[in-house]
Order: sequence, then C-alpha cells, then structure tokens
Amino acid sequence: MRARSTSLKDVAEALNVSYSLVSKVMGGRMGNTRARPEIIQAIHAKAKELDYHPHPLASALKRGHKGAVGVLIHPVGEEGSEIATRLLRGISTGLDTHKIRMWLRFYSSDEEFLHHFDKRARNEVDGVIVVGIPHQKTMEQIMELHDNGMPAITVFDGYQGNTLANVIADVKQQGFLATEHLILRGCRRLAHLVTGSTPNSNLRYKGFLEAHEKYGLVPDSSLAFVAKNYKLESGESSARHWLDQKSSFDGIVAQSDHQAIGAIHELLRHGIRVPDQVRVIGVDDSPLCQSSPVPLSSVTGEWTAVGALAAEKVVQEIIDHRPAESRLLIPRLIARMSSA
Amino acid sequence: MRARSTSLKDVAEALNVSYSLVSKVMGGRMGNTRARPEIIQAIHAKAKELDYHPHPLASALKRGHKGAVGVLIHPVGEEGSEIATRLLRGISTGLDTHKIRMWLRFYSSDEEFLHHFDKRARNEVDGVIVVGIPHQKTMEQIMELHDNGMPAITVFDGYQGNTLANVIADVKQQGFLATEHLILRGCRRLAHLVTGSTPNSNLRYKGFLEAHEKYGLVPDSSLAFVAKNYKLESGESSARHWLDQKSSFDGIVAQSDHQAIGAIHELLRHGIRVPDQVRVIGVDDSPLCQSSPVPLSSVTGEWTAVGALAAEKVVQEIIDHRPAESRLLIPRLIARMSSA
DNA sequence: CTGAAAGCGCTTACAG
DNA sequence: CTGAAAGCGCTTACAG
Repeated sequence: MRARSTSLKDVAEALNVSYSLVSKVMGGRMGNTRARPEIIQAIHAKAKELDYHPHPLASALKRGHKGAVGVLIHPVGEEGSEIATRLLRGISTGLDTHKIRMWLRFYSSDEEFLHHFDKRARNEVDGVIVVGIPHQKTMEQIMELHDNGMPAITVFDGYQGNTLANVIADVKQQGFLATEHLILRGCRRLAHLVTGSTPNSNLRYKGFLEAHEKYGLVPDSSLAFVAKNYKLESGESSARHWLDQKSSFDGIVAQSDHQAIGAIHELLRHGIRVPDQVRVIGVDDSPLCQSSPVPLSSVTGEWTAVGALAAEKVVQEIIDHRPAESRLLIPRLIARMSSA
Repeated sequence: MRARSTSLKDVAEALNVSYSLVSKVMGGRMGNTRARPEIIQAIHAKAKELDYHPHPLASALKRGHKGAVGVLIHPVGEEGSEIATRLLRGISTGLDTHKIRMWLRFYSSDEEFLHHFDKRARNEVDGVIVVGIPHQKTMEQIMELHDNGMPAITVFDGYQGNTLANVIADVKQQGFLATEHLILRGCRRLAHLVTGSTPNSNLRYKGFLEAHEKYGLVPDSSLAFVAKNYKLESGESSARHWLDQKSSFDGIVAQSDHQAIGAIHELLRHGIRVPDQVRVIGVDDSPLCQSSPVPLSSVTGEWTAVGALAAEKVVQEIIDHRPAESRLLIPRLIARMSSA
C-alpha cells in the first residue's frame, strides 16, 4: 500500500499550531482571522516541505459538493471529426483548474440520455455539460433540472433558445468566412449545399448570403442543392446534380467536411480538377481535411475552446449560484490546397 | 438551491432504526450482523421510496479512496481514427459500474506526461490508466508509481514488457486476419507496408507471413514497402513505388487506414480500379473507412472493449490490491467495398 | 489574533 | 441481533 498522504494535521503538528489555522491559511480564507505573517510563512513553507495537498473529497464533502461535473456527449457531427476528443480536451483542462472531476457518459438518443442521466446520476454531480443536439425530451429534462437549481451548460449546435446558457462557435460566421474566402480567391459562381431545414444550415446560408452582399455579388439560386444530411454521400449527390445540370460553377461551399470531400470525390471521378477548375471548402476543420484526395480548406468549430469555456461556465454557476450567459466563439479559416 | 438529497439518517429516522444498520443493509456488508428479514425488507423499501443513494464522496472518504481514476491519453493512432473517443466510451462505462469518476488529461510527450501527472495529480486518484506509446520516461514513471502501490493499467500499442498489465487488441492477429481475407478473396500477390521498425508493424507483418503459410503461399519480398509512418502520405508513396517498379500485385495490406486510403488515392489517380484490379485493406476500422473514395475494409482495434477492460482492471487492482494481468483482445474483420 | 468543536455522510470495530 | 461511537480530512461559526 502507498503511504497515507500528508493531511492538515500533519503540518499543524509539525508547527505546533491548530489544524484549523492551517486550513484557513492554505485555503486563503482567513475570514476575520488575521494570523501573524511569520506563522503564515511557516505554514506555507511546511506545507510545501511535506508536500501537502488538500484531500479533494474531504473539502467537497464539507462544502456540500459532489466534486464532479456530468458531461453528457452526443456524437455531434459525423464520426471522424474528432469533435468529442477536442471538446473533452477543453473540458478536462477547464475542470482541472478547479479540481473538479468528470462524470462522463455518451448518449445517442433521447432515451439513452434519460437512462444515463437518471436520479442516481444527478445525485452524483454538481452540474452538467450537455453536448449534442437539442432533442425535445432531452431539452425538457435539462430545463427542468436547471429550474431546480442544477447548474447546466449546453453545447448545442444551432440552439436558438435562451433559457439555457449555450456555448458554441458562431455558425453564421462560419458560412460567411468560408464564402468570403472563396470569393477572395476569385470564385464568382458558388455552388452551395443547404442541409434540410436544420437551424445551423440556415444560419450558415445566411452567412453565405451576407458574404455575397458584402462584395456586391448575387448568388445564383439554381446553384443551391438541398442535402439530406451532413454525410459524404450528400456531397457526392450535390456534385453529381450540378454536373448533370451542366451548371457552370467555380466553387463549392459545403456545410461539413464530409460533404465537401464527397463532392471532391465526385468531381475527380469526372475528371474535374480541384482547385484549378473548382475550389471547395468545408466546415469543422476535421482531421478528414488532411486525408482528402485534395487537402481540404475549412472553417473551425473551435471545439477545444468551446469545451474549456463550457467548463468555466458550469463551475461559475456552481460557485456563484448565478446563471451563466450564452457565448458564441469566432471561427477561424484554415486554408489548404482545395481553395488554393 | 436544490434540496439536500436524502441521507442514511433520513431513512433510519423514518424507520426508527440506527443509521449504522441502514448503512450495513444498503451496502450488503452485514459482517457478523444478522438483522431480521422484515427489517431488511423495510429498509430496502424505504430507501427506494425516499430515493436514497449513498453520497459518493462520503463513502470514498471513509474508505480512504479518492474516488477517481486518472486517465492519461496520448493521441494514439492518427487523428480522425476516433480512438480516444472509442476508448473513453469504454472506460467511462467501465468506471461507472463502480461509481468511480474520471480524472482525464491529454498528453502528447514525455514532458507533458510528467507535467500533468505530478505529485498533486497522483494524490487525486486511486489508480491510473495510461493510453499511448511506451516512451522511456513515461514508462519509468508508471513503473515507479506501480511499484509504490499505485494501481496502473496501460493501453500501449505494441508494449512487450510484462511488468505492467497491458490491454490491447492482438496486433499480430490483425495482420493475419487482414491478409487471410485478401487471400480468400483471391489475391495471390500481396503488396504490403511495413512501418519502420515499430514493434506493432513487425507483429502485423508476422501475421501477414503466417496467413501466407497457412494457405501455402510464399510472399514476394520485393512487394514489401518500408513506410516512414502510419500517415496517408506513406500509403501514397508505397503505391507510387509499386507502380514505378511496374510490380504486378493484386492486393495491398496496409498497416493503418490512413496508409490504405493514401494508396487508394494514388491508385485511382493512375486509373487503377479498386477493388477490381487491386484489393486494399487497412487497420483500425476508423470512420475514415467510410469517407474513402472506395469504402475501405479494415480490421478493428476493439478500442471500446479495450477501454472497458482497462477500467475493469484498474478497479480490480484498487479493490483487490493485487496486480491485474495483461490481455490481448481479438480483432474483427470488417469487409467493405475495397476488398469486394 | 488563535483554537476547540461541530459536522459534511458515510463505515466499521466494538460494546451491549 | 442491534446501536453508539469514533473517525476519514476537511471547513467554518463560534468562543476565548
């Protein structure tokens, strides 16, 4: 067995002071207490010498906390985008600052969410970060929890409400940046994908329109393709469609990297050169961009930063007891060969 | 604020028994205690009624545990393979069974490992799962920790030692399965990648040889290509090499999905049809397989199962105080278009 | 200015 | 067969 690690008592005894004093000094919570500077110095020195670190459970217990934040992740985005990993990277860093542990669970449906986040689970966390898609029941659950005082931050793609604090990249800005980039590269006839009636897709499309407006261009509505989803196949279909129509176009603004890569595959199959004849850009800057036949330009989802900020905000709700506010992060453009 | 959740005392008072009895009954740890069945019934019933769940911190504190397992992840495999997500999925499920939380950190070098897993960190966990590559210093650290009684399980690709319990898919078997599959599809001249002198690569190559042996075939050593790494570019180079040499080959056994896809890109550029003229297979069954120009066959790394088992094993070490044993998991073949 | 004491919610050796 | 009591390592209102 490993030796018991050093406790408050150990350093108190070594210094012949009460361990309550040590606790106050170490915690920086002196209250009306005003110890002599030399004592404070000595305590800090001894603590360092004995390698004292407060027991994470004991303080949480005393404070009435559970010492953990629930992180419920829906596989947002397509597989291969590494969104979950990036988010978790941010979240784990953010939580660590406050010495809070993670209670991690993956869910893929309303039912699974309810199943995973049952009463027992709720009893084990001080707050929750929910990553995913705002499905009906899941939303209701979270709202109810939040109303009952459970700190909750959402990371919802395209969440429009404002009851819950939501952290996400600015989707409209993604559309704007991607479009502007191709325009600046010289594209004048941009084909673009719209994905069903998802709020995100609509926002990105809005950014697409705004970019055109800024440069005094008018998009050709016949170059819009309504895709079923964000998958590769949708990109292939779109390219096939435009080629079948014999449409003339010099760029493609996709709604995901998968769509963009699907489109590239199809273009290449028809002997059309990327980026020489058609420039292509995706969304998310997923690792896929680099394994595309032509390395793909993209705009970021800023997932690591989103994760870190979400963590910061739950902790804030937990400590301050007041609701956090939503926040949109600014995406960045990553230019690669496909738009060169 | 949310209401305090129900405690042992609440159910004890409601039943007019001591809360120590309730603790014993709920924990199933009766020791020499043998309460009347009706009391036991009543306690269970009341606990259910009041929705009692033991406070996770309190019991861990009492037991001298930290209630958390450290999970240190190195981005094994290439980005886009979603290995981290898959592992975490398994680990989180495994740990939850025992109500243990996660202390998660990502590291990408020996230095970062040491930095993240410093004394403070060690003080916060009951054990550790280390995922990555067995670098010198990292290994030494883990060994030393383990020697000092810290439960530790590694998930090391190609770890050969036996001091630490390692959980991983059977790499040789991956090579065997992939090769056998192509042979059964009719391939007789298999080109293959060997990746530097990494132990994994050597093991997979061994599987490659064994599959040939089983079917009475002799591999053509001129069809071996030594790749720098597991990336896409290596696959492209390999295909270019074979084509330049005017080698005749009807299949490619890669050491990663990225390599396989790189090879496919290159073949297609030269107008060679996959799978009609050349069949291709990768390793890891990453999401990339589905975004390949031709959907890629692969063998699994069983990462979710690996994660679950690793979790199971740390917990076992924590509870039983005896070292766990290494374990190899059997990979599965996933056949797609590229080998049809 | 400093410390003794109560208590967070449990577990378990011990007494009855 | 059951319960009172001590204690895990902290924090903090309270007394001196």
